[in-house]
Amino acid sequence: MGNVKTDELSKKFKALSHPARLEILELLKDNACICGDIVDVLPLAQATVSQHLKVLKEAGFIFGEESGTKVCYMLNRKALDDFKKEVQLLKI
Amino acid sequence: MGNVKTDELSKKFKALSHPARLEILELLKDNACICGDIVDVLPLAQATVSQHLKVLKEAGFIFGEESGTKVCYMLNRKALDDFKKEVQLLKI
DNA sequence: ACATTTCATCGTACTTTTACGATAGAGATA
DNA sequence: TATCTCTATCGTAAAAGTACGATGAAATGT
Repeated sequence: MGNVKTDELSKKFKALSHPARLEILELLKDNACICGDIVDVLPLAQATVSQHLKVLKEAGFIFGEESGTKVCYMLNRKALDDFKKEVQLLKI
Repeated sequence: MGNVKTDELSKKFKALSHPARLEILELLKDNACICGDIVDVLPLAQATVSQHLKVLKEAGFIFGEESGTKVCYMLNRKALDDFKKEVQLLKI
């Protein structure tokens, strides 16, 4: 809508607006996981999980470290804490 | 995804995932507004604003009180505070 | 009574999201 | 080298979201 603040915040909310993505974050909270681990747990195809990971990555909530053919995903703790703080300070 | 907790939370995030809806909440933070007030402020048609209000209402973040032909919308303070708390306590 | 104001809803067009199978590339393994 | 594993991406189909004008219903004003 032109307002930078609400534009950016709404994008973060959007990244969190799918249950699969929240569950991915919960999985990553305890252990870093490779993509395949997540595919094993969620009732979704590999391509779909990969898509969700991309959304979370682009929102800055996770990042992936390549090692061999695998990619190890982990939470971006600071981004999540910043988000929580932002919600807390939200002027609504 | 079957998990009640993440399903419900993701719905709340989705309701907040559009900048216009965040701006509506900001408007309502200071004063309760009739729909027309919001239409005057946002660069959106009346039908579109009405649609956004419906989304926020169904998510429980606002409610509307009819008086005559007008509908006065206001924040659901408790729902917003609960949401903030839920984000705070989120186990990620 | 008639016109006006206010808002929700309908119908519609367009875009985005979600999901999948298939495929390709990059690295490991035999 | 050939094969296998792992994951991103492509292509695609279906569903959901976003936006608008038009319309309708209900209360108010003339």
